Amino acid sequence: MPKTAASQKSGAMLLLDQQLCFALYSASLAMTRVYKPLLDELGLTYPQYLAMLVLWEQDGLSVSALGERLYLDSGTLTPLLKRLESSGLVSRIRALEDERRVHITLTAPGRKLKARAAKIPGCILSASQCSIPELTALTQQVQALRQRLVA
Amino acid sequence: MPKTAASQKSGAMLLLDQQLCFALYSASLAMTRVYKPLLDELGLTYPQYLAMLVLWEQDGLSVSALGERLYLDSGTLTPLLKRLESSGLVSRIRALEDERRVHITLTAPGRKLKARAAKIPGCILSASQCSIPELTALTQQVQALRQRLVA
DNA sequence: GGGTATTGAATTGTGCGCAATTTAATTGTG
DNA sequence: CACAATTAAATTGCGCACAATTCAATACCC
Repeated sequence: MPKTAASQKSGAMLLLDQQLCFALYSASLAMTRVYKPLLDELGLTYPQYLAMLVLWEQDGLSVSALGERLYLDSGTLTPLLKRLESSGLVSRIRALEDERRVHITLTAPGRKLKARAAKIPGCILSASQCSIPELTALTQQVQALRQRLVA
Repeated sequence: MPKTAASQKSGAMLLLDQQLCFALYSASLAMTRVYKPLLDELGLTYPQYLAMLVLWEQDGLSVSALGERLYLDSGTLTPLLKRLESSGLVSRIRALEDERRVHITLTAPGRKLKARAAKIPGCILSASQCSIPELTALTQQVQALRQRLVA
């Protein structure tokens, strides 16, 4: 029995959708693997590095503010931030004006680490073997997709 | 003291939102969240769903062959496949000709589940709010990036 | 054939992600 | 003021990812 046009189309759609999701999933994991040796030198994991990126931009954020930037919740961030604290890179201080909030502040070693991290983006760029415009365009497309998904 | 062009450039590169890696990371997690309610109905997690997709295409693969398709190793797959086995969807059978290998075979319920999974791609496609050509182009670019990263 | 090297899974331990719940602090309402 | 509702973190439990190690089976080499 020949397939109907509809079932073929849904079969093709099936493949396409799977390909994009799997492409994102596997590319993201591949990216993390490329970061690994670079971040090992700094004693950071990739999610910890992301948290440090945010804090290098804007210090003293609350856990939930950090979570909004990273699209992560307290169940993920609390233990991660405790590990950064025990590494001596951040302090976790309960806000005086609202003791439910915990503000994350860089320590001196945490601020100093930024300089050592400065070479990482260049390494990743060369590993990706992308031109800058290509990279910029792809980043914007993936960001746009994410925005549609979280909406 | 004014910043040099070089330090400004590397500082800008450390901005979270400019990073392709974070876009991929957060988009991939966002994608998984969209899948979650759909996969809950099937009793699968997203990585388990990926394994089932491969098996629906080609049944009876070894653990390592599955790992090559999914870019995952035995440390991830062995427990995942054991959970699929205890869900009754696959059998794990040691090969007679080489008893180091374990072949993963769909059970009747495992094969039947494919029909129930058929509606998922359409749901994801509509959640992504992408046109088909847009999706195709994006998928190819992300796949190409992954290939350059794993090389 | 015997000993070594290699291979394929499994195991162990760490760190995410995230749902669900808990705890504590604050806000809002009568 | 009392008290319910809301909010912010923390906690608990499960399932990945992955490095490192272990174990068993096979392949290789003399």
